[in-house]
Amino acid sequence: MIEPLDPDMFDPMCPSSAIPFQIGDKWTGMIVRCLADGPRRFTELRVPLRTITPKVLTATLRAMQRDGLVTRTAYDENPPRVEYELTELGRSMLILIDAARTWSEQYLPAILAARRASEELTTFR
Amino acid sequence: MIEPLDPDMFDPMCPSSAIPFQIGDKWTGMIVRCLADGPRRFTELRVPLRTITPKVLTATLRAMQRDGLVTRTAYDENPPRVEYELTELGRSMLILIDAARTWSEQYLPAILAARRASEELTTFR
DNA sequence: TAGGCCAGTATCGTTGAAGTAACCAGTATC
DNA sequence: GATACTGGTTACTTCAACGATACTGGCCTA
Repeated sequence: MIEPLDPDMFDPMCPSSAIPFQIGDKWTGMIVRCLADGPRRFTELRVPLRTITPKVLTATLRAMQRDGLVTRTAYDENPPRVEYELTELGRSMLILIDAARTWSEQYLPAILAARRASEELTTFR
Repeated sequence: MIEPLDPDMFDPMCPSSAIPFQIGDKWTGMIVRCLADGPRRFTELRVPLRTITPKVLTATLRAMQRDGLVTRTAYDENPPRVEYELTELGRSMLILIDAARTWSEQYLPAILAARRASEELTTFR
């Protein structure tokens, strides 16, 4: 069974939101991570992504579908059910995303320290 | 001795310009790669980056400097000479950039094929 | 004295991605 | 009859990044 997604998965207060890596557009990387453990529904994705609007989520998912990263399966039920799932191609991105996360864990403190240091220089000018 | 940069280093016609990975803003990743083999001067960077305007190059380099990715060394000569060089932090990004390049080489054809396939669907609708 | 080299600034214009807010159809439940 | 749920759509607006173009200052060379 697939566990529900942690709503704090992408806490905007988390310092790693300053990471200099981006997969595709703003949301693609996060969506790939959300789908890592199995298929998810539209509204299920909205929870951890928090501030994403349905318009942008739709557009991003359509682009990912076009590029062969996810599949979209609509079930003829009521209320409607649509599931998004990673393809093998989409799944191959996880390695890179994890590499970027590891890099961030390791070096983000250094970036933030450098940023603070240069702020101080400008503050006391 | 450091070899001069290949002006075709970032050919905009190269299909890998469609890669879904981005380091920092639009130019940061390319600049890191340009500096991989040693320090470079401002105008030296402009050549392979082709379409970058001096304004944007300056802004990007300043941001990279602030984040501790590059150092800027100005020599009191004439004509003026300024050299940009990767820090250890900036250098640590090369691993990730290479991983992204490898991924692209491997999977970009699949993305482009998926894109073409979905184009056909919409064309004949 | 005219122009070139280098490392940028200054000013203005463009554009596209993202956000805001409202709305929709069909069913089910209260 | 009113409301809620799901998976979106539509129209309008905003904003930051990016780009185009021109210009600067000090020195050197022709």
